[in-house]
Amino acid sequence: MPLAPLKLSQSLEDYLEMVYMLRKENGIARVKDISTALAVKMPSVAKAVLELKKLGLVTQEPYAGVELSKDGEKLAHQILNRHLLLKLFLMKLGVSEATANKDACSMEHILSAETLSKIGIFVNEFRKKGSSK
Amino acid sequence: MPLAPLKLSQSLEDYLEMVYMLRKENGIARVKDISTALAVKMPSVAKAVLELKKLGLVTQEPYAGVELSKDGEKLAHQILNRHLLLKLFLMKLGVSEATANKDACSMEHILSAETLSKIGIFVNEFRKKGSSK
DNA sequence: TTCTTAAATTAGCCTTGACTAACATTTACC
DNA sequence: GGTAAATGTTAGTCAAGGCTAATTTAAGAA
Repeated sequence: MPLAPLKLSQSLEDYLEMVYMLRKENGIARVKDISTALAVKMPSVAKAVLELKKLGLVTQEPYAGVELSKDGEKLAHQILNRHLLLKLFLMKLGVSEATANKDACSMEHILSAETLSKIGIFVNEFRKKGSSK
Repeated sequence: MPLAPLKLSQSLEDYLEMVYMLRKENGIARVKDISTALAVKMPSVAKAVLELKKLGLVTQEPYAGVELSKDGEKLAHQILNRHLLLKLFLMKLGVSEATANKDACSMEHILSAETLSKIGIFVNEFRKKGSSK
């Protein structure tokens, strides 16, 4: 159970999440694409990938794409789910998609489990009581 | 109009807000009390106060309490309002007071104006439609 | 008044996470 | 296959924001 005590920094969470998303979209997560997507330079990505490797969350052959380990996959999935929940939540409140996406990105790293859980409940209630969509 | 373009870091916002709160509660904001309240050491407070002085948000005589400038007062007030709005919002969702307080503290530094505005609307609607309290 | 203690400050260090510049490798095109 | 361009890596710098240790000032007790 190496996942329970693992607490990533905000920025590492962002990198891990982006690896996951790029692999989902493109089948591969290249340093260049990560750097573009997160608006940082390539050396910053390289450094972050090193960290994630040390933590056993990704693997990477030099000069090749970044792969997710079993643990990395699981964790990235959790993070992405949090992101999607928060984005949906904000949009229910009437926030525009672009802003919802941006703010979800910040919120996903800082909210406590309790708050996330209550937000989940709210989103579900909202769905049931049937808004327009 | 020196307030419009002024964008504090998260940590400076925390310090400024705490000065405001302590002065409200105790009449004086001492370095020691700020340090205790924010769970940092006194030298960190001293450094932050220096920054806030440079920005013209606080004044301070050596070895005395921290005072707020006109601008500092206004800004601190805004930050605290954001905090209170978010705390109330989370509690409406069913989050416990302690957690609401903690998460409001993190959220208050990162949310966009649009999201804050929508949250404000939600809280008001909620009040009208009359929940239990 | 003097001495002890608490509070505040200063100096200097450390980590995180970005950056640029320089170098290495791979890819792609001729 | 050889070379230009794109991609990846390494080395070293910087700023923010913490910290400890050492010093200075203020305050309170003997």
